[in-house]
Parts: sequence; C-alpha cells; structure tokens
Amino acid sequence: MLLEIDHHSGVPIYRQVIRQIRQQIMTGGLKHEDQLETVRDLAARLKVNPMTISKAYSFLEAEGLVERKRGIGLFVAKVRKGQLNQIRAKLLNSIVNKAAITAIQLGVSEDKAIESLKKHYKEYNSKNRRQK
Amino acid sequence: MLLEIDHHSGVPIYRQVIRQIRQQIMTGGLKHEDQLETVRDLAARLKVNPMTISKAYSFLEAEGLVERKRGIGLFVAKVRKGQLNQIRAKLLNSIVNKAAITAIQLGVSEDKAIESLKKHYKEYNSKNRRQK
DNA sequence: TATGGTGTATTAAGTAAGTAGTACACTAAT
DNA sequence: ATTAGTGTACTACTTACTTAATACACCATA
Repeated sequence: MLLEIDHHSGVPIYRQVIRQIRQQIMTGGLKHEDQLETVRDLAARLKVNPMTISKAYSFLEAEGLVERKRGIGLFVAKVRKGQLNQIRAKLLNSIVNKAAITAIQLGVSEDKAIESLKKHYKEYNSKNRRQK
Repeated sequence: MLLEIDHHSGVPIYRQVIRQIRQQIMTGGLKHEDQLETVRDLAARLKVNPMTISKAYSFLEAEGLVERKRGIGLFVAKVRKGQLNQIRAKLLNSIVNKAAITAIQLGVSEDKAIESLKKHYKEYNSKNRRQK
C-alpha cells in the first residue's frame, strides 16, 4: 500500500497514517476483509516506532473502519454503505463546521465562502490531472 | 468591548481573544484609531496574565490589524478596504483549504461539500435570529 | 526629572501531545 | 508445549504550547 509520510510537515505521523488509510477505505481502495500491513512491518517501512502505527490503527478502529484480531492481524471492517456514509458525514461535518464558523466570523458571505470552496476543488483537480 | 472567554473549552485564551477582536475589526465593530482596551485592564477583567493579552495583540499586529504604540496604547490600524479583503481572503483560504482537502480525501463530491457548507450557514443564521 | 500610565522581554512552571523502549499477551500451527 | 508471528500495555523521554511572574522600557505630562 502506498503511504507517504512527511516528517517535516509538523503533522503528527499517526495522523498522516490515519488520514491516508481512511481515504483508501472510504474510496474503495481497501475493501472488507483486506488485511492491513502489519504493525511492525509498516513501522519498519516508515522507520517509526510500532506504537505509533498501533495508535493510528486504534483511531481507525474507534471510527469503526478496521477490526483488530490480536495475534492475527488487522482487517478492514465490514461496513455497510449506510454506516460509511454516516462516518463520512460526521468527519465532513466537523471540518466544514469549523470553516463555516471562521468564515462567518470574518464577515464572509455565504456566496463568497462557496466560491472559495469551489476554487479549492478546482485546484485539487487540476493538480491531480497534472500528476497523472 | 464584549469579550467572552471560555476557560473550559480547551481553546487557548489568547486565541479566543484574537478571534473575537479580529471579528470586531473585520465586521466594522472596531474602527481605525479606536483604542483597544489596555493590556492590564483586559488582563484584569478576564483574570489572566497581562502577557497572555500581549501575546494576542502581537498576533493581531502581525496580521496588520492593530498598531502598538509603546507607552501609549494599542490602536486599530489604518487598513484600506483592499488590504482588509486580502487579510480576510488569506484567513478564509487556509481554513477552507483544509476542509476541501478533507472532503476530497473522504470522497465527498463538490456538490455535497457545498451543500454541507450551506447547511452550516443556515444553522448559524437561525441560531442568531433566536438570540436577538 | 519624576511619575504614572502604557506595552514587553526574559524566564520559568505547568501541561499536553507525540514518539519510542521494553516487556508482555494473544493466536495458529507445529 | 513450543515457536513465530501478531498486536498492546505500561512507562518514560522529548518537544511544543500555554500561561504566569518579574523586572524592564517607553511615552506624556506635570
């Protein structure tokens, strides 16, 4: 599995791991019962402590995205589409809420905020096209 | 000036101060050359250390929103409308960017993201109406 | 030039978060 | 039972952030 860690970004390693694995699950790159890379393997590959990986996996488990089987390994949980959408909505909600509050406090109109959001989507898409 | 601090929110005091004063300036509640409350006064009123307030003011100065006159006091800076919009755009940009990246990584479509943003604006507006 | 009001530099204490080390617990298969 | 593979509990180190204490620097004015 492709996983890129930026040690100099200031973003905690375990959060980078969470985000990237979550994305894989959310977008179908990882599917039910796929086994995740071993704690030790991933730790060795990223050159971090196993506990850092274990911590990331713990959060993913708390979100209901993975299931741990002690002594065996870690697997993508069976998540119904409805649950997946619920998780997605929850995560989306918290970050959009933050953005909305900030925008409102800055005196930014709804239209301007939407415009900004569209701009960022567009930027992402054009970046992606270039990469491919 | 109305300033509310929540000591139990986990949000650092100086950030709460920054955000609220910034909002006042951005939305016209505080205008050019208005004098801000004294470091010591505000500190006493909020029952925090003067340095905490000074720190908040430092950030506002770095944003170009206030000017410090040592020995005299602290005043709202002369900000042209263009500059104000620039500052607003910068702040808005950073938070919306974060939200957009999260949304994209979750596999959320642009339309869905916009819908969510609209919902939050609506929620804020209805809350506000009730308050008044 | 003394004074009282302003903001601030420096230092330190307290806290929380992130990471790592080590030893342990669980499972399957031999 | 033993072994080799898995994840984890506990502990401690480091770092960054937040806040506070103290002493200092600046300015207007009498």
